[in-house]
Amino acid sequence: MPELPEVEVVRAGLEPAVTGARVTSVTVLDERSLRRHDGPSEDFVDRLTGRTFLAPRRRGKFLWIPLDDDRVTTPEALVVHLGMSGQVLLREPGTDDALTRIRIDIEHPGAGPLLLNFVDQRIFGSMAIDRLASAPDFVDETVPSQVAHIARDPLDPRFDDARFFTRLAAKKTTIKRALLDQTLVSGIGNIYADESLWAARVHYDQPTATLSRARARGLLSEVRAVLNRALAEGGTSFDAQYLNVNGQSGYFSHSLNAYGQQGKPCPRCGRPIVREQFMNRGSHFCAHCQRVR
DNA sequence: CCGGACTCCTGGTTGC
DNA sequence: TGCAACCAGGAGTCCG
Repeated sequence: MPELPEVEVVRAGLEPAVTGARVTSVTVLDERSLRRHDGPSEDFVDRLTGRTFLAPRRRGKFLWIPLDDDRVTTPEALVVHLGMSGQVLLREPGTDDALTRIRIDIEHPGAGPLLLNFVDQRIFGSMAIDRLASAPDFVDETVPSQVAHIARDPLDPRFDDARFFTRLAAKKTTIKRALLDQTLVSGIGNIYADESLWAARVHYDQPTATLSRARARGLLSEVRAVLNRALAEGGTSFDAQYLNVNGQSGYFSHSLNAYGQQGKPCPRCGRPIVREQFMNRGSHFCAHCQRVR
């Protein structure tokens, strides 16, 4: 579900509430939500309880909250991945949310006691305690070990455009597959891939090797524009499956030009948007504006 | 290296 | 109304 804009909305929402807060209690209601934690749930609870949260960080669709390191020598973080249906809801202590898998009670020096409910219908998301290590490309930056293979996202100031174009051209694959490859560029999922391709007038099955540098540049620029617009509108919500930390919907679903718009006229040329199966999911595009060439 | 199939899951919607 | 089939924003592994 959540792609870069939705995860960033969650990160930004958590920042003022959790930074400097101490974890007072951790309850794991469903151990399956610890699939990315290396160890049993008791280990997760022990390593998190009593720790203090630093400012939340994000790369692509991964979110993490670094932990103070006065207890351990290796810096660690609480890593959150929302998967398809995960949410982090900021609540008054004692609040129940349906499908809560992990409950984290915290004490904020200014705001007092707060509750973080990790809610996840499909349990593809997860929480984990992971060690922080130097980023592969910059030693002055740390990322959780399970995020080390994830590329920088297009909104990261250190994203290397030239390297992206070079790697893209060297790939023997097609463009939508490449946009969804989190080791090439992160943060893009099915919605924003379709939206960016529509905006750049590129067909999802265009081979990356034959996509001109100029068109690749145009595409990356549209990716950034789409992500930034979605961010400004609070992300995309179709239903209660994506909400910000306060349980509110984003508004970008009203701005979609291609995703989920099958049968409706293309906002650019008026011909119907079509939907095709690709990579076991839907690809939405305008067969007139977006052609392989 | 690449693509496709398959896995992890639940619950809302659709169609008979 | 009941119920089964289908569908969903992700990502990892395995196999050919």
